[in-house]
Amino acid sequence: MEWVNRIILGDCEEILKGFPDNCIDLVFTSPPYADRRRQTYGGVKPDQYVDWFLLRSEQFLRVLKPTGTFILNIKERVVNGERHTYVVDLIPRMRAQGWLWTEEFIWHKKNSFPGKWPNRFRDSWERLLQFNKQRKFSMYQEAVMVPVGDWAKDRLVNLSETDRIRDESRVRSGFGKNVSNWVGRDKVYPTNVLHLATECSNRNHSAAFPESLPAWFIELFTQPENVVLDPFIGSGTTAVAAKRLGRNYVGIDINERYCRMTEERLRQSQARLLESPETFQVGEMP
Amino acid sequence: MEWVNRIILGDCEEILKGFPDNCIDLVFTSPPYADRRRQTYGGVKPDQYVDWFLLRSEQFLRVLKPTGTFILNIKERVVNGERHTYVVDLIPRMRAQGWLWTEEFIWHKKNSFPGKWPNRFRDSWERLLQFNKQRKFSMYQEAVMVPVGDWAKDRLVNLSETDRIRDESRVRSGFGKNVSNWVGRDKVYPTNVLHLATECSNRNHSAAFPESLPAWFIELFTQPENVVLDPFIGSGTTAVAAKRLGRNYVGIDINERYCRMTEERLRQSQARLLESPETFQVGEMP
DNA sequence: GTTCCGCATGAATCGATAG
DNA sequence: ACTATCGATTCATGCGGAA
Repeated sequence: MEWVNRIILGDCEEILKGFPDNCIDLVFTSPPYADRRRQTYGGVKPDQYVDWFLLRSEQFLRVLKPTGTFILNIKERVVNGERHTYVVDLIPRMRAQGWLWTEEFIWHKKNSFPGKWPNRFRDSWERLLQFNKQRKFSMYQEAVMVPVGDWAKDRLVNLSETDRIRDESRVRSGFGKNVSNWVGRDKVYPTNVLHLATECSNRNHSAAFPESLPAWFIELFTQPENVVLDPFIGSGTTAVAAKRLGRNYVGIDINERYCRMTEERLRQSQARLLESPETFQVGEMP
Repeated sequence: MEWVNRIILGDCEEILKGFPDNCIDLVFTSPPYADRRRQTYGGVKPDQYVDWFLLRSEQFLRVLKPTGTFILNIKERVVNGERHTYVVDLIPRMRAQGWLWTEEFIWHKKNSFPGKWPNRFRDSWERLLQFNKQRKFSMYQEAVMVPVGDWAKDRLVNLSETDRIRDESRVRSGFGKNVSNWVGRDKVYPTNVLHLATECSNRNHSAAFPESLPAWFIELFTQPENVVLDPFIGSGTTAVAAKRLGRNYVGIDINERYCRMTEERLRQSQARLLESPETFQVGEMP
């Protein structure tokens, strides 16, 4: 395990070839979108993006544990007034590669980038595609439960007659059990829509997403000591989140400046953790 | 124009063949999702869905004006633990048919279907795919600007039938005054994420979206007297919204009961419009 | 005339059981 | 093996009657 908790400089396709099979619990990444960050990633053209990505996802598939999960944060860009189809093309290609397309989460960016165009509004959401190797995978739903909505305050004070009837009609033996499930319950399971601000208000790096985004998926799909891989680590947000949550991380980036930046952020995060361990909550907007 | 403001019984593929080219300003529809609503629509299998749909979208393309827009409300279902790819497959096929895939709006359903599963959370969003014939199309962004401020969010997002009826009794003093409050308030453009609850008390039709959903797109993409087509009219929500907003409508459905139901709803809506014309606002939650 | 409170139910999905 | 049916699970909202 000397390969964990490191930030590695290089192309993840090559770097990961040195990794063993089935060693990663969660891959979480936000790859450079097509033709963005041109200086750093050679500006992969939208039409070449799918082939470029598949070479890398092949390695992700190999290093991921059978019960592991791959979360891909991606959004197609607008080209010639149209949404480009590289994301939509990628999904069937990844399925052909062996992935299961399990789910698509929506990240609603509450404070999206301002702007005005004659033919479209501000884009305030992104896709988080979930891929798996098997239909059965590790998922720890209790870790991300959210406070119940206000409706429950009144609703659960006295259980209605109908709730009992409904439970009773279906479960012959134990309606008392079902009722006890609800009484005193103050948390509910979230949905597949996440409401997070983009708050990338940290000091000297411009992260693509807030720390709460990887944190939510890390808590949902891993346990402490598990290994989280981000093959396009960028400014290091995934690694910082993993470390704060007591997971091991592996971060890869082809850009040396990003690698250094991430290492520096991790050092600072470590220092803060030592002086005052923070509790860190990921919530959801009603 | 004797073919507008009618509800037509039949398969939209056949019916639309009798329509002239370039006569529709907006197609807004929520087709039966693959293998759903089997009793009424025959249950198109997910693997056959794309071909089934393309035969119909070919007609939509022909009857739509060059500056018109097609809004398609659709969501893929889960098959064998995976999201099926019929939507993702449909997009490139429609582009090959001549459509431009301009945008994808997200409808966040605040009250999604309950349930708990070991491998996924509740699905609480749907796609609203925007297709166009040309890169330049008609769009009236000012019509859907939303007031700044929290107070408006719950009250205005979803006006149900009964809400409106109730409000009429106090329109003169209460609701009307509120409307005047908006005047002079700052307004902002919305984003491509819509927050609306589903309608859960429509007993006659299982797949009711709230009237504010088509209303939002009708205001955004059409002007009064324009023609709105819903080729899978269902319980008639699109037609009611179009009529209320002073647009012409064409509704088609293969199910006779739905056609009758829609006609009845339109009669009721008309009666209410005559006795007290209402202003009707669609807002967005921050 | 408002607010409060009970109540029904919805484009769902999984796993087990039956044919 | 493969498909069809059924029961269990769960949360937010609108409606309608009552306070």
